[in-house]
Amino acid sequence: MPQRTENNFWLLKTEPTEYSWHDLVHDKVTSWSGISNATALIHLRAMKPRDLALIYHTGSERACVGIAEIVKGPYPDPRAGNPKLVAVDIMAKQPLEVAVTLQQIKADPAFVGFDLLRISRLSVVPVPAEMWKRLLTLAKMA
DNA sequence: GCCAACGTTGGC
DNA sequence: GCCAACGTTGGC
Repeated sequence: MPQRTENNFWLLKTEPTEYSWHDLVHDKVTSWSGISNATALIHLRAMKPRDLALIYHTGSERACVGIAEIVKGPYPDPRAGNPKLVAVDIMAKQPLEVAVTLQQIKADPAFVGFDLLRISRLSVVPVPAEMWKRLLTLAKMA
């Protein structure tokens, strides 16, 4: 019997001076690896192919800039000895028409309780469907 | 198993 | 440059 599996939505933080959305567009697909935080790993392990993820730039930018798709994984991080350390492959899907800034997100009542605001250090953040929809609206994608 | 000290992340 | 929040480490 076919199993009904809903896609989930995520937000992946990256420091753009280290690896940016532009780098992902150039690479097309990259392995999102090297995550060691326990909570972030729980989220990584919950990902599945076809899930979507916003790429968020930390540092001086502090904005969501593009949409990526999970295309493989989770699988054990090949650079780590511990099989609990997992990675996924993501593919650049499309840039946001307009970047959505952290300031906008903080100011918008739709994002009350959002882990991005609640747990500021978390680098892999689940995005509830209604918040995802709102983010796309703010990004002029809807 | 507790907790103080320290390190890291990321916003301000 | 600073600091808040949180995780990790190691002594006890």
